[in-house]
Amino acid sequence: MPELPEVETIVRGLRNQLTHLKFSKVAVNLEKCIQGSPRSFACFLEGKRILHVERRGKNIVIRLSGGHTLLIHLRMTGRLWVVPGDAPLEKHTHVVFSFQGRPWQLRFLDPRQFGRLTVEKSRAGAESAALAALGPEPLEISDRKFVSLVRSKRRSVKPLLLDQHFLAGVGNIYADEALHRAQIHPRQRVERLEGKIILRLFRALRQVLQEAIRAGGTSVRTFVDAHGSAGRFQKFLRVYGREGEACRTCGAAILREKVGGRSSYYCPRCQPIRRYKLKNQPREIVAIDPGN
DNA sequence: CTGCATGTTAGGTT
DNA sequence: CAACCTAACATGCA
Repeated sequence: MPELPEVETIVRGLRNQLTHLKFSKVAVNLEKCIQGSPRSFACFLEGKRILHVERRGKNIVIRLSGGHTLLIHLRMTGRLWVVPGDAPLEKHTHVVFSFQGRPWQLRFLDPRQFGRLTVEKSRAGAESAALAALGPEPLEISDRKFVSLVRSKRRSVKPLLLDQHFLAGVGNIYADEALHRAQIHPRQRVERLEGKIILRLFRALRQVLQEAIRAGGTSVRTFVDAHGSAGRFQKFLRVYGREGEACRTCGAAILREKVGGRSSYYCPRCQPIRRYKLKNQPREIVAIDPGN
């Protein structure tokens, strides 16, 4: 479900509601959702105050009093939503958070049970390992930084965009949409892309992410925001999920092909594989190691 | 019944 | 190391 724009939409919906509140009760119904001991997870949170709600990549980051952090990753089908405390428990509700002086609850539900909640206790000067391992935020880095990052890699472009260590927050939908806007084939090798095409990709990516945030995310399966509203960006998708339909640019039929193990939708006419001249390629081994 | 799914990671091989 | 592949996680849907 959630990529960067969907997580951003959820975070914005939760921020006003949760900031400054204190947890009163934390009930865990499915232990495997919690990293570490579910008992200590609940005990630790109860009484802690929420200072801020943020996003990093696809993670929801809840900053707590004492320098501690609650991290929530929704993976494929996780959902967070705010409901009255007396609302009936939806199927697959795995964690319920209650707050001092508030009649409603924050509930985590997830049919596929892939989502994870983690308490990171503060350690002097250290950001949590999970967040530290992420690549930079696509909406925060410079053109120059993106181009130089891409130039340090030798891979197909689509799996590179999906690699959270390379760049944080891009998933299957927005990778395909950005590649179509930039007219790049998902299997294109990045070492064969000219600088100006890499820049075009970055601009397309930023644009599609920003438009999707403005539209409240993409609801193609189950995505709804923290208050149950669907997103609107699915109406503007140009390739994702449109196999066999006409390209909105040229009319050719959209193809679907596995790239790096993921379904990839693209226009065969608008997104050709490019073969720019390779410059500064290491040609040969300079010194031969004699071994022993 | 089959195949597929907006994500991540462990454990391989090249 | 870097890149690449597959399976696994568990459920619902077409």
